[in-house]
Amino acid sequence: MESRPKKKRANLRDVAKAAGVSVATVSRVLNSPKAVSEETRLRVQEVIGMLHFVPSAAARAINSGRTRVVGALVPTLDNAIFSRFLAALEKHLAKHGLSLVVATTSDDPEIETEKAKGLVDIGAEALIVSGIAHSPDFDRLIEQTRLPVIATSYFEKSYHLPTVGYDNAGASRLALNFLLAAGHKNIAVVHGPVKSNDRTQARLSGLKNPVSSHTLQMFETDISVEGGCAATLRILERDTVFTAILCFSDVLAMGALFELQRHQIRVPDEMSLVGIDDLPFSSCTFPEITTIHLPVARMGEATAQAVVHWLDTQVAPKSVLLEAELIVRNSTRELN
Amino acid sequence: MESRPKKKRANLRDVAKAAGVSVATVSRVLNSPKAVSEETRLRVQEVIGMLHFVPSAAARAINSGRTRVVGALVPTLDNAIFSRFLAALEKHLAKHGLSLVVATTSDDPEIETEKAKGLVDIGAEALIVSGIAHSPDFDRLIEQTRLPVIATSYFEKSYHLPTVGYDNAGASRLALNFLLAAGHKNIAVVHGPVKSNDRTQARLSGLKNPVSSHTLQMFETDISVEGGCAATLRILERDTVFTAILCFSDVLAMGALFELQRHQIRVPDEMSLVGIDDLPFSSCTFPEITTIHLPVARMGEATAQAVVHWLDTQVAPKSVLLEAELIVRNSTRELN
DNA sequence: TTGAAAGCGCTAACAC
DNA sequence: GTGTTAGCGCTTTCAA
Repeated sequence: MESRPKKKRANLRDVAKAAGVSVATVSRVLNSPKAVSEETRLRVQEVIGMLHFVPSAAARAINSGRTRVVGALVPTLDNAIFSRFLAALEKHLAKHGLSLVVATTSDDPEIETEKAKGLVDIGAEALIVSGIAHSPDFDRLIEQTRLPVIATSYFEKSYHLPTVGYDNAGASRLALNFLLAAGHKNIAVVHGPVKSNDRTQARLSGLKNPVSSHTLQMFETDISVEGGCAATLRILERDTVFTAILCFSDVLAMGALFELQRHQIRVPDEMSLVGIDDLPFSSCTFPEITTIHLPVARMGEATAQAVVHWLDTQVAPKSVLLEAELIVRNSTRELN
Repeated sequence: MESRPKKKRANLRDVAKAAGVSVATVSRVLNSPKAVSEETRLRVQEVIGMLHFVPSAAARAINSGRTRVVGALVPTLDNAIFSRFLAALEKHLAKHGLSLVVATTSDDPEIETEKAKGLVDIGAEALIVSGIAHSPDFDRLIEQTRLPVIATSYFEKSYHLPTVGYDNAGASRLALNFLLAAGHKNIAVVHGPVKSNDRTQARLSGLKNPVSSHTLQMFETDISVEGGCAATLRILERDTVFTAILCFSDVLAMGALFELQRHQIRVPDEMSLVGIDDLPFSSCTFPEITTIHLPVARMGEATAQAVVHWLDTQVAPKSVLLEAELIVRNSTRELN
């Protein structure tokens, strides 16, 4: 009975017809409600409800040139540091009506470039990336598309893109200095892959000190609990007697903790342990892990702000430096 | 010198003009290359390269009615079980040219509905959700939009949407039966919030047994390492002497492990510990955690297949049951 | 194998 | 305050 039983979704025209107004009016009800008389507005809104009308994002995008989508490229979702960042980012972008699309890169510049293209394809208005090391193809893509891009987890004033992050070198130095002040001389450093990971590289550079009376040995591994275990096993197999392990991530520190337990090495009595990140679990391991707090939630918020600013004003925001902070807990002790 | 310095991105018309063909031909080069003569195709492709032409996803979507975007609604990104699922899902969707947009719900049906609307707004062609408990508004949205929706982490043949997942009741029963067979009689069960989490509810129901000679006590907490710690603390404060703790997630089991360590309670000598999930870290804690393996990677693949099938054929796929499996490690022992 | 032209659903001038 | 209308960038008939 009802016209023809076409199952298609209602569109602007359908609503306009049913409400006895023009498409422009319906569009106004949607986009600038106060430009429409109360009476008309209510009627149109009712029809919208009846017809279950949902505006087409594609059509809107094609006209306004805006998709309200921003893309984030993170190394992995498997590490809480990134998922926490994304949660904060998403929350604050949502306040401005922006959706977040996430893609993972495995810290591989080629994958990053591919995924970035995918994000451009679906019409992302801006991109969020980790760190400042990207493939030439990636840089070219950004240049061609003139897309706003913000580099996070890294602070670098002089980078050609705005950065929102912390001083990675400073963070690791903070951890090292704490151990040195506590009298540690032989320290094992457990870090993630150096290749194409500038955050790790920066943290390593923060440990350099030409005039030092201490010894550092580096152990590279995957950034995972298993990786922390494996690296610690290698540490224990060395002839050197280390009194402390400095891990570039709390995830690694947790692995180290387990491996030490497996070898009946007491923390902190026989081995001190410091992490970086301050993930939620770090305060409830046994013993609780001394670490460097990285303000990821604030980073998410600051990044969202930077994106919104850029999109609104068309001018690139300034880089933002967030402070890292030492949190002393029970996995470290003074050497006497 | 070069025409006018308009900074806009090239479009189909620009390419067509530059290549000396019609827009239709360029469109064909993009969508059905073999319908174009090799010569024309090569010329057009070259121009596409020169002009750095990237087709507009919005315009494509508006015409084809397809956005090639699928949306996933997960409770949280903070639990590896979901991030691993999403990683697998994304990987397999990508094979079919589908992008994944992720939204988190905090297991709150209202938030889920809101985010679902957001996904519909951006033109998601299909939705993936966790479990089968959703708000009436959500169901209404699905009905109205006629969107393909797949429920995961849950298997339920008779649900009105296809499900891809495991038998949650069976998984917890597997864990319980293992403990019972080992002679445990007083068992503490640590689980996440029951409210609006049907996976937890199902796992609880799997523990019911009218004729039993054992005692079960439930401890509800947040699904996090801290939550596991807190629940374990409550367990230790009880008068009952438990010989085993059954955690509905490995994340909880890890918290339990730390809390037990904090109280000098040896695992498994004084307390057995079983988890569910089989996350990567579970095999490298100390002691390694006995758990129920949940095939999340296969779930991601099966879900992707189901979505692709539905989108291709327009007919809803059948539900898929994935087997959970007991993995015995060192956190449990036989009571003698 | 190719081109012309008609939309897709919406926004944004511009006119009334 | 409201309607008319010209596109946005593309796909897709239909002819040639």
